[in-house]
Amino acid sequence: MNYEHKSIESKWQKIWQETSLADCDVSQTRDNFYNLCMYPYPSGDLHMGHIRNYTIGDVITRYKQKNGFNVLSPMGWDSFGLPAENAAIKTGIHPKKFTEERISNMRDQIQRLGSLYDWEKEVAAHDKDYYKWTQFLFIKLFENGLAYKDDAPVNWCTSCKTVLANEQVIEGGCERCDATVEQKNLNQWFFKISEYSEELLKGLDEIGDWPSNVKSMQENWIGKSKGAEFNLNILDTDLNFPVFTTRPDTLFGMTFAVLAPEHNIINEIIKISPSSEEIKKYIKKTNAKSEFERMSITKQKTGIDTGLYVLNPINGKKVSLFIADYVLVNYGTGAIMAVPGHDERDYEFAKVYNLPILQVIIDESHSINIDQEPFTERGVLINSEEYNNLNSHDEASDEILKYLKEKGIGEEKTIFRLRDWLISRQRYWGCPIPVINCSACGLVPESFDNLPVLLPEIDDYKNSEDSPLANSKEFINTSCPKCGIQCLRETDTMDTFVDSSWYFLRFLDSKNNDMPFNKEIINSWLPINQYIGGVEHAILHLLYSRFFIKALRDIGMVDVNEPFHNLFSQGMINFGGSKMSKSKGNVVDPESYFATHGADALRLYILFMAPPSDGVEWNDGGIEGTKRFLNKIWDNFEKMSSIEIVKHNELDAEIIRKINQAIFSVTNHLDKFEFNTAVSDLMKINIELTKYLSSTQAISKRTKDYIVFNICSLLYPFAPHIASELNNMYTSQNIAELSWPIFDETNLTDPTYELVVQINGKKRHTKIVNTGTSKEEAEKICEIEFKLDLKNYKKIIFVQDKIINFIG
RNA sequence: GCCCGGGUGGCGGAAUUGGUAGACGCGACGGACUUAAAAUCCGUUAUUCGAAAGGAUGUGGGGGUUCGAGUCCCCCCCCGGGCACCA
Repeated sequence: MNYEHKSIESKWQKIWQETSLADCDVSQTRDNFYNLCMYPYPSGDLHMGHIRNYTIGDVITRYKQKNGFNVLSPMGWDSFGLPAENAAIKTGIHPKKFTEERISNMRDQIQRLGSLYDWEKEVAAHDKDYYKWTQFLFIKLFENGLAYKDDAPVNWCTSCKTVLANEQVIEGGCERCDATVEQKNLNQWFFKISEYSEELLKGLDEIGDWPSNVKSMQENWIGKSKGAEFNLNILDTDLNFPVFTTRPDTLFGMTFAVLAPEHNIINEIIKISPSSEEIKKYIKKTNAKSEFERMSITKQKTGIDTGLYVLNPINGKKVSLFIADYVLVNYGTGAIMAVPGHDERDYEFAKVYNLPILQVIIDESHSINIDQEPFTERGVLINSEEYNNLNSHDEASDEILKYLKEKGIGEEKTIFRLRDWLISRQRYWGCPIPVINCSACGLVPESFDNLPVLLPEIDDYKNSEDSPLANSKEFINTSCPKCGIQCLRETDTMDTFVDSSWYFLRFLDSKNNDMPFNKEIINSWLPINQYIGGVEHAILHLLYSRFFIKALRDIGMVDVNEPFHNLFSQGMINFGGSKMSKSKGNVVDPESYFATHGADALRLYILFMAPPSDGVEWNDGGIEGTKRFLNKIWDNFEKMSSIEIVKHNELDAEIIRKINQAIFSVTNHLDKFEFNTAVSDLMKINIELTKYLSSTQAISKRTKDYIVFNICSLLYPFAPHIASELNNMYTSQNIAELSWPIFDETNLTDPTYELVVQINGKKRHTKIVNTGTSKEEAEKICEIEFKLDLKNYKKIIFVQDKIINFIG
């Protein structure tokens, strides 16, 4: 029979609300557990990814509550961002109205999933009471030298008409719209995340439980390289420039040097180079190329000979100086020593321009030569004077570095790939940068009393070269907070990743009108015990938030090193082979399942379908299975309610043991985030219950209570509505308020097991025997039962309560 | 190219420390109930030989360690994800 999921679910959601089950007193300082799901962008409707995220989060919330923790599980909205603005351009509806309607719709949907959230603490990034504090924190960073404005070559999306962070450029295109991204020189705001490169990297080792792939993605992104930096002198001039290399051991193999086309020293070179006209032409050509074109590794390398020379510092040899766009200005020093014999890119370039290629490393057996390709593996040095025969890489690098240091030419150097975080956006629907351009005082932050710098009402959201805010006279015209003269505001807004870098702090003190948050509360609640969200945020959001916490710590606003202790990344849910998206028309709408199958069945299915960290294909039939399971357990409980009560029933011992095993197994799986197998445990215990109920006509009161309490408790984190209702069939107690069941360690093993009899490692027979049967007893059983002659076997291996293996 | 994951029935996936491979669910097939269908219930379901009893094969491929390998070691192939002219 189908149980009435609709009425049951709304009934219990109401009860949880009325009993304030989700409300958390953050002033309490004992047994706190901060369980956080990544706050969503209000896209309009909940999708399966959200359902997966919030179901996992709720399982943890309810499980931890039952274990006595004071759980904080808040929810909010990452509500600034492009889609609302693009919609406004199209339809004329104000982004605020558009966004808030969507928030209210999604909030309803989230509530119907039955997850517990402390809505008292809800925040929304676009709310002026929130972005006031985003601006406050920006000013704090600015005052502490962690936010600065600088000219920089930036990524400009030709379609969104805005600057993008490096992280938002995917294969030369805009992350959002795929349009071509151009390089432009603009005056932009940056956060000094690069100052924390080393700490962000180290922190990954000290952090709690994070998925290894997320750690490795962050490591890759930070990109630490150890090597040497030394100066090259341009022959017959006093021009010097530094180069960076990770392979100082190959220094004798340098046969030319290369500068990036944007390198500062080129201005000087043009003055003295015999081929300055060609250089100018080459640089012009390079500028016209898109970032993607330049980065494409398939194209042939290009460059230009400056006609100038530099000296190899280790042997004084004169080599040519080139300019080439395969050298990147914003990595290392923007200049390299080229060792074509042992570097693929230099090799390729040398082939194109017919430059000498010198082998300075050879494999141990001296059989490798570099006629066809460079040799980049380990070996020993040749053609390197007194360094010959040293091992390449480490040993030789150390020695050559020592020489460079002694001579005062160079030094050890560690560089990072991570660059400063560009946060300016030339868009409307974001947090205004609270800075004023004063012709007398320079860049001046808005005074705290004047915060928030409100987003003005404007007629036209379209941006051209300037930000939309530049069109609002009321907005841009202001006076300098320092000297009072008339001046103009900054017109850019912040990257929305700034908003999401600190929202988890505001949750703890969301009503605070004097400060973004109270330091003491943050110190007692952070790091967040469990953070749960999609793997798509593995780099950006998680790295930025980590930076933010470290920056706020150094400013003195918190005493915490890392924001997130444990991180869980759920896999994506695909449908029809690709990621669900409205544009592809392959969206499975969770809302319809609330009506047809109920929230509990949907929750169970989404947990059961695969290990939660795996990506998975949506299968419509699967949810039928979890709904069937709920119907069956419902039927069992109804059947049990009409069963005769007796003092004692012999069959009880077994069902009690099976339930005890289930408590053990579900608890273990829950602790390890193995929700799929935890759900299968629940299904198994229901099969046992079905068997038990069909084989007995009577039950003892104690057994019945045991069954009800434990099955309802185990089911509760996963399918909380039906678990609460089933429990109420028998008692007026609310299952939500009872503690997590404890298993009896002495009652986990079954009294018998199936002994596997192997002969020479192959399974030949099985036999049900008593648990604890000794080797001798097992041998005797095999002699009698399977007519084995023990004399025929050299060796008998017996594994207690598992197998016996006769070797002969 | 580099760095992470991963490869088990028709499908999603289970398998403490090496110890009965395929739990649980979906699907399929057969049966019961029904005028019929749906729902529900019962049974079968890795492949293969066999009437059966029983045997052989089987966790991407090839080697190895072991009484015993999905699990450990070496080599190779394939798939997913991330990074990528990063010196």
